Amino acid sequence: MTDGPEQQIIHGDCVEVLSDCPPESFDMCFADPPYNLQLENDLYRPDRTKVDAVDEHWDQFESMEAYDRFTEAWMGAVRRVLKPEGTLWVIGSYHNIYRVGRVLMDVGFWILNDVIWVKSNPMPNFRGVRFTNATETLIWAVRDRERKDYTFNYEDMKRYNDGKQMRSDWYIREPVCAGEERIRDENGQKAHSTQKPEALLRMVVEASTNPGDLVLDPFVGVGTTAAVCKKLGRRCVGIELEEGYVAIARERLAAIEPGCWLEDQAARPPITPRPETLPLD
Amino acid sequence: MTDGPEQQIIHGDCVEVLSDCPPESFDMCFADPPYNLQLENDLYRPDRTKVDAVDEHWDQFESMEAYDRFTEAWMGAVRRVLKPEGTLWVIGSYHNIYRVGRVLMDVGFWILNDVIWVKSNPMPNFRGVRFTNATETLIWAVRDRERKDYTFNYEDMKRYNDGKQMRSDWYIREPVCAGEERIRDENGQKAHSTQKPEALLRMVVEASTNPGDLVLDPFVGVGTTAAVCKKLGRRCVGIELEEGYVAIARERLAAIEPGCWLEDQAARPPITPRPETLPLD
DNA sequence: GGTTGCTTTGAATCTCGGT
DNA sequence: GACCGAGATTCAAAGCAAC
Repeated sequence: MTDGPEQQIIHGDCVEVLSDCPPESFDMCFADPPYNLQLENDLYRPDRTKVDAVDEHWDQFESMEAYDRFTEAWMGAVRRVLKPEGTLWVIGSYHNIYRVGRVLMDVGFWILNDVIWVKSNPMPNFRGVRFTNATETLIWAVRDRERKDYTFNYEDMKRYNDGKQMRSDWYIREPVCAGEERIRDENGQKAHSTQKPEALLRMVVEASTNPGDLVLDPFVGVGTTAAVCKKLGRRCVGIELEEGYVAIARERLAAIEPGCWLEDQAARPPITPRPETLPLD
Repeated sequence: MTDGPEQQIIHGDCVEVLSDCPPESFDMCFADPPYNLQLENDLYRPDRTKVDAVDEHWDQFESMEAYDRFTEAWMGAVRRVLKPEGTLWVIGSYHNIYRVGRVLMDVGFWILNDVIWVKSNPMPNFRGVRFTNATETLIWAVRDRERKDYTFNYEDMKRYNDGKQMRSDWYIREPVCAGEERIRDENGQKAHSTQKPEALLRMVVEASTNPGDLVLDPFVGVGTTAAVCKKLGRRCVGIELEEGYVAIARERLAAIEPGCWLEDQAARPPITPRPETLPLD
Protein backbone atom coordinates (compact mmCIF):
# COMPACT_ATOMS: atom_id res chain seq x y z
CA MET A 1 0.00 0.00 0.00
CA THR A 2 2.95 2.30 0.55
CA ASP A 3 4.68 1.23 -2.65
CA GLY A 4 2.39 3.07 -5.04
CA PRO A 5 2.78 6.64 -6.21
CA GLU A 6 3.32 9.28 -3.55
CA GLN A 7 -0.39 9.98 -3.54
CA GLN A 8 -2.98 7.48 -4.61
CA ILE A 9 -6.75 7.11 -4.62
CA ILE A 10 -8.05 3.60 -4.02
CA HIS A 11 -11.59 2.66 -5.01
CA GLY A 12 -13.38 0.58 -2.40
CA ASP A 13 -14.73 0.30 1.14
CA CYS A 14 -12.14 1.52 3.62
CA VAL A 15 -12.60 -1.38 6.04
CA GLU A 16 -12.03 -3.92 3.27
CA VAL A 17 -9.16 -2.05 1.70
CA LEU A 18 -7.39 -1.58 5.03
CA SER A 19 -7.71 -5.27 5.90
CA ASP A 20 -4.92 -5.90 3.38
CA CYS A 21 -2.68 -3.24 4.89
CA PRO A 22 0.13 -4.07 7.34
CA PRO A 23 -0.39 -2.62 10.83
CA GLU A 24 1.20 0.60 12.07
CA SER A 25 1.79 2.00 8.58
CA PHE A 26 0.42 5.53 8.73
CA ASP A 27 1.62 8.66 10.51
CA MET A 28 -1.73 10.45 10.45
CA CYS A 29 -5.33 9.92 9.40
CA PHE A 30 -7.91 12.54 8.49
CA ALA A 31 -11.49 11.27 8.34
CA ASP A 32 -14.59 13.10 7.14
CA PRO A 33 -17.23 10.40 7.61
CA PRO A 34 -20.90 10.77 6.65
CA TYR A 35 -22.66 12.98 9.19
CA ASN A 36 -25.91 11.02 9.30
CA LEU A 37 -28.07 14.14 8.87
CA GLN A 38 -31.65 13.38 9.73
CA LEU A 39 -33.60 15.56 7.34
CA GLU A 40 -37.33 15.08 7.68
CA ASN A 41 -38.65 17.52 5.11
CA ASP A 42 -37.59 19.79 2.33
CA LEU A 43 -36.36 23.18 3.37
CA TYR A 44 -37.18 26.39 1.56
CA ARG A 45 -35.57 29.76 1.86
CA PRO A 46 -37.72 32.82 2.61
CA ASP A 47 -37.69 33.58 -1.12
CA ARG A 48 -39.25 30.12 -1.65
CA THR A 49 -36.26 28.61 -3.40
CA LYS A 50 -35.43 25.10 -2.28
CA VAL A 51 -32.25 24.30 -0.38
CA ASP A 52 -30.08 21.75 -2.15
CA ALA A 53 -29.69 19.41 0.78
CA VAL A 54 -27.37 16.49 1.41
CA ASP A 55 -29.58 13.62 0.26
CA GLU A 56 -26.98 11.18 -1.03
CA HIS A 57 -27.49 7.56 -0.17
CA TRP A 58 -24.10 7.43 1.53
CA ASP A 59 -25.46 9.64 4.29
CA GLN A 60 -28.44 7.41 5.04
CA PHE A 61 -28.32 5.03 7.99
CA GLU A 62 -31.03 2.77 9.34
CA SER A 63 -30.65 3.96 12.91
CA MET A 64 -28.30 5.55 15.38
CA GLU A 65 -27.14 2.08 16.33
CA ALA A 66 -26.29 1.31 12.73
CA TYR A 67 -24.31 4.53 12.55
CA ASP A 68 -22.41 3.58 15.71
CA ARG A 69 -21.56 0.16 14.26
CA PHE A 70 -20.34 1.85 11.08
CA THR A 71 -18.18 4.21 13.16
CA GLU A 72 -16.69 1.41 15.22
CA ALA A 73 -15.85 -0.54 12.07
CA TRP A 74 -13.96 2.15 10.20
CA MET A 75 -12.31 3.57 13.29
CA GLY A 76 -11.06 0.18 14.41
CA ALA A 77 -9.66 -0.50 10.95
CA VAL A 78 -7.93 2.89 10.94
CA ARG A 79 -6.49 2.42 14.39
CA ARG A 80 -4.84 -0.84 13.43
CA VAL A 81 -2.93 0.72 10.54
CA LEU A 82 -1.90 3.85 12.45
CA LYS A 83 1.49 3.99 14.11
CA PRO A 84 1.21 4.00 17.93
CA GLU A 85 2.30 7.65 18.00
CA GLY A 86 0.11 8.45 14.98
CA THR A 87 -2.83 10.81 15.27
CA LEU A 88 -6.39 10.81 13.99
CA TRP A 89 -8.45 13.82 12.97
CA VAL A 90 -12.23 13.44 12.61
CA ILE A 91 -14.56 16.21 11.49
CA GLY A 92 -18.27 16.37 12.19
CA SER A 93 -21.26 18.43 13.23
CA TYR A 94 -23.58 18.08 16.20
CA HIS A 95 -25.49 15.42 14.28
CA ASN A 96 -22.69 12.92 14.59
CA ILE A 97 -19.68 14.28 16.47
CA TYR A 98 -20.88 13.19 19.91
CA ARG A 99 -21.41 9.65 18.74
CA VAL A 100 -18.11 9.62 16.86
CA GLY A 101 -16.24 11.18 19.76
CA ARG A 102 -17.43 8.64 22.25
CA VAL A 103 -16.56 5.70 19.99
CA LEU A 104 -13.15 7.26 19.48
CA MET A 105 -12.52 7.28 23.22
CA ASP A 106 -13.93 3.80 23.68
CA VAL A 107 -11.66 2.19 21.08
CA GLY A 108 -8.63 3.67 22.83
CA PHE A 109 -7.77 6.95 21.15
CA TRP A 110 -6.72 9.77 23.52
CA ILE A 111 -8.10 13.19 22.67
CA LEU A 112 -5.51 15.97 22.35
CA ASN A 113 -7.79 18.83 21.29
CA ASP A 114 -11.19 19.57 19.91
CA VAL A 115 -10.72 22.19 17.24
CA ILE A 116 -13.61 24.45 16.23
CA TRP A 117 -13.89 25.52 12.60
CA VAL A 118 -15.70 28.86 12.82
CA LYS A 119 -17.38 29.72 9.54
CA SER A 120 -17.65 33.28 8.32
CA ASN A 121 -20.61 32.57 6.06
CA PRO A 122 -22.70 29.66 7.34
CA MET A 123 -26.14 28.98 6.00
CA PRO A 124 -28.61 30.85 8.22
CA ASN A 125 -31.49 29.24 10.07
CA PHE A 126 -34.27 30.28 7.74
CA ARG A 127 -37.16 29.76 10.12
CA GLY A 128 -35.59 31.55 13.03
CA VAL A 129 -36.11 28.63 15.39
CA ARG A 130 -32.49 28.04 16.40
CA PHE A 131 -29.16 29.78 16.42
CA THR A 132 -27.26 29.89 13.14
CA ASN A 133 -25.24 26.69 13.07
CA ALA A 134 -21.92 28.42 12.57
CA THR A 135 -19.26 25.82 13.38
CA GLU A 136 -18.01 22.33 12.71
CA THR A 137 -15.87 20.35 15.14
CA LEU A 138 -12.62 18.46 14.58
CA ILE A 139 -11.36 16.01 17.18
CA TRP A 140 -7.60 15.43 17.22
CA ALA A 141 -6.46 12.31 19.05
CA VAL A 142 -3.36 10.16 19.45
CA ARG A 143 -3.61 6.40 18.93
CA ASP A 144 -1.99 5.37 22.20
CA ARG A 145 -2.53 7.49 25.28
CA GLU A 146 0.94 6.91 26.66
CA ARG A 147 2.71 8.06 23.50
CA LYS A 148 3.82 11.63 23.96
CA ASP A 149 5.96 11.69 20.81
CA TYR A 150 3.16 12.39 18.33
CA THR A 151 3.96 15.05 15.75
CA PHE A 152 2.83 18.58 16.60
CA ASN A 153 4.57 21.40 14.78
CA TYR A 154 4.11 23.87 17.58
CA GLU A 155 6.36 26.63 16.24
CA ASP A 156 4.91 26.39 12.74
CA MET A 157 1.42 26.80 14.14
CA LYS A 158 2.44 29.94 16.03
CA ARG A 159 2.82 31.68 12.71
CA TYR A 160 -0.92 31.51 12.35
CA ASN A 161 -1.61 33.31 15.61
CA ASP A 162 0.65 36.33 15.42
CA GLY A 163 3.59 34.48 16.96
CA LYS A 164 1.60 33.29 19.96
CA GLN A 165 0.50 29.77 20.82
CA MET A 166 -2.07 28.67 18.25
CA ARG A 167 -5.59 28.29 19.60
CA SER A 168 -8.17 25.61 18.99
CA ASP A 169 -10.62 28.00 17.27
CA TRP A 170 -9.82 28.31 13.57
CA TYR A 171 -11.10 31.03 11.27
CA ILE A 172 -10.57 29.58 7.85
CA ARG A 173 -9.73 32.20 5.29
CA GLU A 174 -11.52 30.39 2.52
CA PRO A 175 -14.86 30.02 4.22
CA VAL A 176 -17.44 27.57 3.03
CA CYS A 177 -16.02 25.76 0.07
CA ALA A 178 -17.24 27.74 -2.91
CA GLY A 179 -15.93 29.75 -5.75
CA GLU A 180 -13.07 28.60 -7.90
CA GLU A 181 -12.06 25.82 -5.51
CA ARG A 182 -15.43 24.09 -5.61
CA ILE A 183 -15.28 21.24 -8.09
CA ARG A 184 -18.22 21.11 -10.49
CA ASP A 185 -19.51 18.54 -12.91
CA GLU A 186 -20.21 19.05 -16.59
CA ASN A 187 -23.55 20.67 -15.75
CA GLY A 188 -22.01 23.18 -13.38
CA GLN A 189 -23.44 21.37 -10.35
CA LYS A 190 -21.24 20.76 -7.34
CA ALA A 191 -19.52 17.42 -7.78
CA HIS A 192 -19.56 16.60 -4.05
CA SER A 193 -22.09 18.00 -1.61
CA THR A 194 -19.67 18.36 1.29
CA GLN A 195 -16.30 19.25 -0.20
CA LYS A 196 -13.96 20.70 2.45
CA PRO A 197 -11.75 23.76 1.94
CA GLU A 198 -8.11 23.07 1.18
CA ALA A 199 -7.17 25.67 3.79
CA LEU A 200 -8.70 23.51 6.52
CA LEU A 201 -6.75 20.44 5.42
CA ARG A 202 -3.60 22.50 5.14
CA MET A 203 -3.84 23.40 8.82
CA VAL A 204 -4.40 19.76 9.73
CA VAL A 205 -1.53 18.43 7.63
CA GLU A 206 0.96 21.14 8.60
CA ALA A 207 0.16 20.78 12.29
CA SER A 208 0.47 17.02 12.63
CA THR A 209 2.80 15.68 9.93
CA ASN A 210 6.26 16.27 8.51
CA PRO A 211 7.25 16.22 4.84
CA GLY A 212 7.44 12.65 3.58
CA ASP A 213 4.98 11.34 6.19
CA LEU A 214 2.25 8.93 5.12
CA VAL A 215 -1.34 10.16 5.50
CA LEU A 216 -4.59 8.17 5.27
CA ASP A 217 -8.04 9.45 4.34
CA PRO A 218 -10.63 6.66 4.46
CA PHE A 219 -13.42 8.89 3.03
CA VAL A 220 -11.40 10.93 0.59
CA GLY A 221 -14.30 12.06 -1.60
CA VAL A 222 -13.09 14.32 -4.39
CA GLY A 223 -9.57 14.18 -2.99
CA THR A 224 -9.02 17.34 -0.95
CA THR A 225 -6.75 15.60 1.57
CA ALA A 226 -4.66 13.97 -1.13
CA ALA A 227 -4.40 17.23 -3.05
CA VAL A 228 -3.19 19.14 0.01
CA CYS A 229 -0.72 16.37 0.82
CA LYS A 230 0.70 16.56 -2.69
CA LYS A 231 1.08 20.34 -2.42
CA LEU A 232 2.79 19.96 0.96
CA GLY A 233 5.09 17.08 0.05
CA ARG A 234 3.35 14.41 2.13
CA ARG A 235 2.47 10.96 0.86
CA CYS A 236 -1.21 10.03 0.98
CA VAL A 237 -3.52 7.07 0.53
CA GLY A 238 -7.14 8.09 -0.06
CA ILE A 239 -9.94 5.53 -0.10
CA GLU A 240 -13.33 6.23 -1.64
CA LEU A 241 -16.36 4.04 -2.24
CA GLU A 242 -18.08 6.17 -4.88
CA GLU A 243 -16.55 5.57 -8.28
CA GLY A 244 -17.53 8.99 -9.56
CA TYR A 245 -15.62 10.72 -6.79
CA VAL A 246 -12.58 8.50 -7.42
CA ALA A 247 -12.32 9.65 -11.02
CA ILE A 248 -12.60 13.31 -10.04
CA ALA A 249 -10.01 12.96 -7.29
CA ARG A 250 -7.49 11.29 -9.61
CA GLU A 251 -7.97 13.97 -12.24
CA ARG A 252 -7.56 16.65 -9.58
CA LEU A 253 -4.32 15.12 -8.32
CA ALA A 254 -2.84 14.91 -11.80
CA ALA A 255 -3.02 18.69 -12.20
CA ILE A 256 -1.04 19.45 -9.04
CA GLU A 257 2.66 20.19 -8.96
CA PRO A 258 4.26 18.27 -6.06
CA GLY A 259 5.38 20.41 -3.15
CA CYS A 260 4.10 23.61 -4.70
CA TRP A 261 2.95 24.94 -1.31
CA LEU A 262 6.17 24.28 0.55
CA GLU A 263 7.79 27.57 -0.36
CA ASP A 264 4.56 29.50 -0.26
CA GLN A 265 3.61 28.95 3.35
CA ALA A 266 4.44 32.28 4.85
CA ALA A 267 3.06 34.15 1.87
CA ARG A 268 -0.51 32.97 2.23
CA PRO A 269 -1.51 31.64 5.62
CA PRO A 270 -4.62 29.44 5.42
CA ILE A 271 -6.41 31.01 8.33
CA THR A 272 -6.88 34.43 9.80
CA PRO A 273 -5.96 35.03 13.42
CA ARG A 274 -8.90 35.47 15.70
CA PRO A 275 -9.39 39.22 15.79
CA GLU A 276 -9.40 41.13 19.03
CA THR A 277 -12.72 41.09 20.81
CA LEU A 278 -14.36 44.31 21.82
CA PRO A 279 -14.20 45.33 25.46
CA LEU A 280 -17.10 44.13 27.56
CA ASP A 281 -18.40 47.52 28.63
CA MET B 1 -40.34 22.16 45.19
CA THR B 2 -41.91 25.09 43.41
CA ASP B 3 -43.47 26.44 46.59
CA GLY B 4 -40.30 27.81 48.11
CA PRO B 5 -38.80 31.21 47.48
CA GLU B 6 -38.43 32.31 43.90
CA GLN B 7 -34.86 31.06 43.89
CA GLN B 8 -33.61 28.39 46.22
CA ILE B 9 -30.49 26.30 46.75
CA ILE B 10 -31.08 22.75 47.91
CA HIS B 11 -28.30 20.76 49.55
CA GLY B 12 -28.10 17.19 48.34
CA ASP B 13 -27.57 14.80 45.45
CA CYS B 14 -29.61 15.89 42.45
CA VAL B 15 -30.92 12.42 41.63
CA GLU B 16 -32.21 11.96 45.17
CA VAL B 17 -33.61 15.45 45.44
CA LEU B 18 -35.41 15.22 42.10
CA SER B 19 -36.99 11.88 43.01
CA ASP B 20 -39.37 13.83 45.25
CA CYS B 21 -40.27 16.27 42.47
CA PRO B 22 -43.46 15.92 40.39
CA PRO B 23 -42.80 15.26 36.69
CA GLU B 24 -42.86 17.95 33.99
CA SER B 25 -42.23 20.80 36.42
CA PHE B 26 -39.39 22.77 34.85
CA ASP B 27 -39.20 24.96 31.76
CA MET B 28 -35.46 24.73 31.34
CA CYS B 29 -32.42 23.05 32.87
CA PHE B 30 -28.83 24.21 32.78
CA ALA B 31 -26.28 21.59 33.82
CA ASP B 32 -22.55 21.97 34.37
CA PRO B 33 -21.71 18.43 35.43
CA PRO B 34 -18.36 17.55 36.97
CA TYR B 35 -15.83 16.24 34.52
CA ASN B 36 -12.85 15.70 36.72
CA LEU B 37 -13.97 12.21 37.66
CA GLN B 38 -11.09 10.63 35.83
CA LEU B 39 -7.82 12.50 35.89
CA GLU B 40 -4.41 11.34 34.85
CA ASN B 41 -3.59 9.81 38.19
CA ASP B 42 -6.54 10.25 40.53
CA LEU B 43 -9.68 8.30 39.82
CA TYR B 44 -13.05 9.04 41.30
CA ARG B 45 -16.23 7.09 41.53
CA PRO B 46 -19.46 8.56 40.15
CA ASP B 47 -20.37 9.76 43.63
CA ARG B 48 -17.06 11.64 43.60
CA THR B 49 -15.41 9.67 46.35
CA LYS B 50 -11.81 8.98 45.54
CA VAL B 51 -10.83 5.54 44.36
CA ASP B 52 -8.15 3.75 46.34
CA ALA B 53 -5.06 3.20 44.27
CA VAL B 54 -5.10 -0.49 45.08
CA ASP B 55 -8.32 -0.95 43.09
CA GLU B 56 -6.39 -1.92 40.03
CA HIS B 57 -9.45 -3.26 38.26
CA TRP B 58 -10.67 0.34 38.14
CA ASP B 59 -9.02 0.97 34.82
CA GLN B 60 -9.64 3.70 32.35
CA PHE B 61 -12.42 1.90 30.54
CA GLU B 62 -14.32 1.17 33.72
CA SER B 63 -14.05 4.73 34.87
CA MET B 64 -15.46 5.97 31.58
CA GLU B 65 -18.26 3.47 31.97
CA ALA B 66 -18.87 4.80 35.45
CA TYR B 67 -19.00 8.33 34.14
CA ASP B 68 -21.61 7.25 31.61
CA ARG B 69 -23.71 5.66 34.35
CA PHE B 70 -23.42 8.86 36.36
CA THR B 71 -24.51 10.88 33.31
CA GLU B 72 -27.45 8.60 32.58
CA ALA B 73 -28.60 8.87 36.18
CA TRP B 74 -28.70 12.64 36.47
CA MET B 75 -29.90 13.19 32.94
CA GLY B 76 -32.75 10.73 33.33
CA ALA B 77 -33.78 12.38 36.56
CA VAL B 78 -33.68 15.79 34.90
CA ARG B 79 -35.64 14.63 31.88
CA ARG B 80 -38.48 13.36 34.03
CA VAL B 81 -39.00 16.72 35.71
CA LEU B 82 -38.68 18.76 32.49
CA LYS B 83 -41.81 19.79 30.63
CA PRO B 84 -42.08 18.00 27.25
CA GLU B 85 -41.32 21.27 25.46
CA GLY B 86 -38.64 22.12 28.01
CA THR B 87 -35.00 22.38 26.99
CA LEU B 88 -31.72 21.24 28.49
CA TRP B 89 -28.37 22.98 28.26
CA VAL B 90 -25.22 21.04 29.14
CA ILE B 91 -21.75 22.53 29.15
CA GLY B 92 -18.54 20.56 28.91
CA SER B 93 -15.08 20.28 27.42
CA TYR B 94 -13.55 17.60 25.24
CA HIS B 95 -12.94 15.51 28.35
CA ASN B 96 -16.63 14.79 28.80
CA ILE B 97 -18.84 16.46 26.19
CA TYR B 98 -18.72 13.57 23.73
CA ARG B 99 -19.78 11.09 26.36
CA VAL B 100 -22.45 13.46 27.70
CA GLY B 101 -23.72 14.31 24.22
CA ARG B 102 -24.20 10.74 23.20
CA VAL B 103 -26.06 9.87 26.41
CA LEU B 104 -28.21 12.92 25.83
CA MET B 105 -29.25 11.63 22.41
CA ASP B 106 -29.71 8.10 23.69
CA VAL B 107 -32.10 9.08 26.48
CA GLY B 108 -34.30 10.89 23.98
CA PHE B 109 -33.27 14.53 23.93
CA TRP B 110 -33.20 16.16 20.49
CA ILE B 111 -30.27 18.49 19.84
CA LEU B 112 -31.16 21.98 18.66
CA ASN B 113 -27.68 23.52 18.58
CA ASP B 114 -24.21 23.05 19.82
CA VAL B 115 -23.03 26.43 21.01
CA ILE B 116 -19.32 27.19 21.20
CA TRP B 117 -18.15 29.41 24.02
CA VAL B 118 -15.01 31.06 22.60
CA LYS B 119 -12.82 32.39 25.39
CA SER B 120 -10.81 35.54 25.01
CA ASN B 121 -8.54 34.60 27.89
CA PRO B 122 -8.04 30.82 27.92
CA MET B 123 -5.26 29.21 29.88
CA PRO B 124 -2.39 28.43 27.50
CA ASN B 125 -0.98 24.95 27.07
CA PHE B 126 2.18 25.36 29.10
CA ARG B 127 4.20 22.58 27.57
CA GLY B 128 3.44 23.51 23.98
CA VAL B 129 2.30 20.05 23.00
CA ARG B 130 -1.23 20.92 21.90
CA PHE B 131 -3.28 23.84 20.67
CA THR B 132 -4.50 26.27 23.32
CA ASN B 133 -7.81 24.84 24.46
CA ALA B 134 -9.82 27.97 23.74
CA THR B 135 -13.43 26.82 23.79
CA GLU B 136 -16.07 24.97 25.74
CA THR B 137 -19.15 23.42 24.21
CA LEU B 138 -22.79 23.82 25.20
CA ILE B 139 -25.38 21.42 23.83
CA TRP B 140 -28.93 22.78 23.68
CA ALA B 141 -31.64 20.14 23.31
CA VAL B 142 -35.41 19.84 23.60
CA ARG B 143 -36.87 17.07 25.76
CA ASP B 144 -39.21 15.65 23.11
CA ARG B 145 -38.15 15.65 19.49
CA GLU B 146 -41.63 16.33 18.13
CA ARG B 147 -42.18 19.41 20.28
CA LYS B 148 -41.57 22.50 18.20
CA ASP B 149 -42.95 24.90 20.78
CA TYR B 150 -39.87 25.16 22.95
CA THR B 151 -38.98 28.69 24.02
CA PHE B 152 -36.45 30.49 21.83
CA ASN B 153 -36.39 34.26 22.05
CA TYR B 154 -35.17 34.76 18.53
CA GLU B 155 -35.65 38.50 18.29
CA ASP B 156 -34.06 39.13 21.67
CA MET B 157 -31.00 37.18 20.59
CA LYS B 158 -30.66 39.28 17.43
CA ARG B 159 -29.77 42.23 19.62
CA TYR B 160 -26.52 40.48 20.44
CA ASN B 161 -25.45 40.15 16.81
CA ASP B 162 -25.98 43.63 15.46
CA GLY B 163 -29.63 43.00 14.61
CA LYS B 164 -28.89 39.84 12.64
CA GLN B 165 -29.64 36.23 13.44
CA MET B 166 -27.59 35.16 16.45
CA ARG B 167 -24.93 32.57 15.73
CA SER B 168 -23.83 29.54 17.70
CA ASP B 169 -20.37 30.94 18.46
CA TRP B 170 -20.36 33.13 21.57
CA TYR B 171 -17.44 35.34 22.57
CA ILE B 172 -17.39 35.62 26.35
CA ARG B 173 -14.60 36.29 28.77
CA GLU B 174 -13.83 33.75 31.43
CA PRO B 175 -14.01 35.01 35.01
CA VAL B 176 -10.31 35.38 35.69
CA CYS B 177 -8.86 34.93 39.11
CA ALA B 178 -8.26 38.65 39.46
CA GLY B 179 -11.75 39.62 38.36
CA GLU B 180 -14.49 41.19 40.43
CA GLU B 181 -16.99 38.48 39.50
CA ARG B 182 -14.85 35.65 40.83
CA ILE B 183 -16.09 34.49 44.20
CA ARG B 184 -13.35 33.96 46.77
CA ASP B 185 -13.14 32.31 50.14
CA GLU B 186 -11.80 33.89 53.31
CA ASN B 187 -8.25 33.13 52.17
CA GLY B 188 -8.66 34.89 48.85
CA GLN B 189 -8.61 31.60 46.96
CA LYS B 190 -11.15 31.01 44.27
CA ALA B 191 -14.14 29.34 45.89
CA HIS B 192 -15.02 27.15 42.88
CA SER B 193 -12.54 25.89 40.31
CA THR B 194 -14.87 26.09 37.32
CA GLN B 195 -17.11 29.05 38.08
CA LYS B 196 -18.94 30.10 34.93
CA PRO B 197 -19.35 33.71 33.85
CA GLU B 198 -22.69 35.33 34.56
CA ALA B 199 -22.66 36.61 30.99
CA LEU B 200 -22.76 33.05 29.68
CA LEU B 201 -25.71 32.12 31.88
CA ARG B 202 -27.47 35.31 30.93
CA MET B 203 -27.36 34.31 27.27
CA VAL B 204 -28.68 30.86 28.12
CA VAL B 205 -31.50 32.13 30.31
CA GLU B 206 -32.56 34.97 28.03
CA ALA B 207 -32.53 32.72 24.97
CA SER B 208 -34.61 29.85 26.29
CA THR B 209 -36.89 31.12 29.07
CA ASN B 210 -39.44 33.85 29.74
CA PRO B 211 -39.80 35.87 32.95
CA GLY B 212 -41.47 33.77 35.64
CA ASP B 213 -40.30 30.47 34.12
CA LEU B 214 -38.89 27.79 36.40
CA VAL B 215 -35.24 26.83 35.85
CA LEU B 216 -33.31 23.87 37.26
CA ASP B 217 -29.58 23.59 37.86
CA PRO B 218 -28.65 20.16 39.25
CA PHE B 219 -24.97 21.14 39.81
CA VAL B 220 -25.41 24.73 40.83
CA GLY B 221 -22.03 25.15 42.54
CA VAL B 222 -21.59 28.68 43.87
CA GLY B 223 -24.96 29.67 42.42
CA THR B 224 -24.26 31.43 39.12
CA THR B 225 -27.42 30.10 37.45
CA ALA B 226 -29.62 31.03 40.40
CA ALA B 227 -28.04 34.48 40.62
CA VAL B 228 -28.64 35.19 36.94
CA CYS B 229 -32.20 33.90 37.22
CA LYS B 230 -32.86 36.24 40.13
CA LYS B 231 -31.47 39.19 38.19
CA LEU B 232 -33.61 38.26 35.16
CA GLY B 233 -36.85 37.55 37.05
CA ARG B 234 -36.84 33.80 36.53
CA ARG B 235 -37.52 31.28 39.27
CA CYS B 236 -34.77 28.76 39.92
CA VAL B 237 -34.06 25.58 41.86
CA GLY B 238 -30.38 24.90 42.30
CA ILE B 239 -29.09 21.63 43.74
CA GLU B 240 -25.59 21.18 45.11
CA LEU B 241 -23.85 18.32 46.88
CA GLU B 242 -20.98 20.28 48.45
CA GLU B 243 -22.11 22.01 51.59
CA GLY B 244 -19.48 24.71 51.27
CA TYR B 245 -20.79 25.76 47.86
CA VAL B 246 -24.36 25.80 49.17
CA ALA B 247 -23.52 28.36 51.82
CA ILE B 248 -21.69 30.57 49.31
CA ALA B 249 -24.51 30.37 46.80
CA ARG B 250 -27.15 31.31 49.39
CA GLU B 251 -25.11 34.25 50.55
CA ARG B 252 -24.60 35.35 46.96
CA LEU B 253 -28.33 35.18 46.23
CA ALA B 254 -29.22 37.23 49.28
CA ALA B 255 -27.24 40.18 47.98
CA ILE B 256 -29.08 40.36 44.63
CA GLU B 257 -31.99 42.66 43.92
CA PRO B 258 -34.68 40.70 42.06
CA GLY B 259 -35.09 41.63 38.41
CA CYS B 260 -32.27 44.12 38.48
CA TRP B 261 -31.15 43.14 34.98
CA LEU B 262 -34.54 43.34 33.34
CA GLU B 263 -34.32 47.03 32.57
CA ASP B 264 -30.62 46.94 31.88
CA GLN B 265 -30.52 44.48 29.00
CA ALA B 266 -29.67 46.82 26.17
CA ALA B 267 -27.21 48.76 28.29
CA ARG B 268 -24.87 45.89 28.98
CA PRO B 269 -24.93 43.17 26.37
CA PRO B 270 -23.56 39.94 27.79
CA ILE B 271 -21.42 39.04 24.83
CA THR B 272 -19.37 40.79 22.22
CA PRO B 273 -20.23 40.40 18.56
CA ARG B 274 -17.92 38.22 16.57
CA PRO B 275 -15.28 40.67 15.42
CA GLU B 276 -14.60 41.33 11.79
CA THR B 277 -12.05 39.05 10.24
CA LEU B 278 -9.04 40.61 8.66
CA PRO B 279 -9.03 41.37 4.93
CA LEU B 280 -7.67 38.67 2.70
CA ASP B 281 -4.26 40.06 1.90
C1' DG C 1 -10.63 48.23 -16.17
C1' DG C 2 -13.31 49.33 -12.14
C1' DT C 3 -17.64 49.73 -9.70
C1' DT C 4 -22.37 48.65 -8.63
C1' DG C 5 -26.17 45.95 -7.93
C1' DC C 6 -28.72 41.72 -8.57
C1' DT C 7 -28.59 36.61 -8.33
C1' DT C 8 -27.12 32.31 -6.48
C1' DT C 9 -25.93 29.19 -2.76
C1' DG C 10 -23.83 26.69 1.30
C1' DA C 11 -23.32 19.31 5.86
C1' DA C 12 -29.91 22.04 7.88
C1' DT C 13 -31.65 17.25 12.15
C1' DC C 14 -35.81 24.80 10.50
C1' DT C 15 -44.00 25.84 11.14
C1' DC C 16 -48.68 25.49 12.01
C1' DG C 17 -53.36 24.49 11.76
C1' DG C 18 -57.05 22.23 9.42
C1' DT C 19 -58.84 18.11 7.18
C1' DG D 1 -50.47 10.08 11.21
C1' DA D 2 -50.44 12.03 6.41
C1' DC D 3 -51.39 15.67 3.42
C1' DC D 4 -52.04 20.38 2.10
C1' DG D 5 -52.18 25.30 2.01
C1' DA D 6 -51.27 29.52 4.28
C1' DG D 7 -47.91 32.18 6.21
C1' DA D 8 -43.60 33.56 8.12
C1' DT D 9 -38.81 33.46 7.27
C1' DT D 10 -32.17 34.66 5.66
C1' DC D 11 -26.53 35.86 5.93
C1' DA D 12 -22.25 36.21 3.74
C1' DA D 13 -19.52 35.57 -0.15
C1' DA D 14 -19.09 34.47 -4.86
C1' DG D 15 -20.72 35.00 -9.71
C1' DC D 16 -22.16 37.85 -13.16
C1' DA D 17 -24.19 41.29 -15.92
C1' DA D 18 -24.72 46.11 -16.58
C1' DC D 19 -22.76 50.47 -16.72
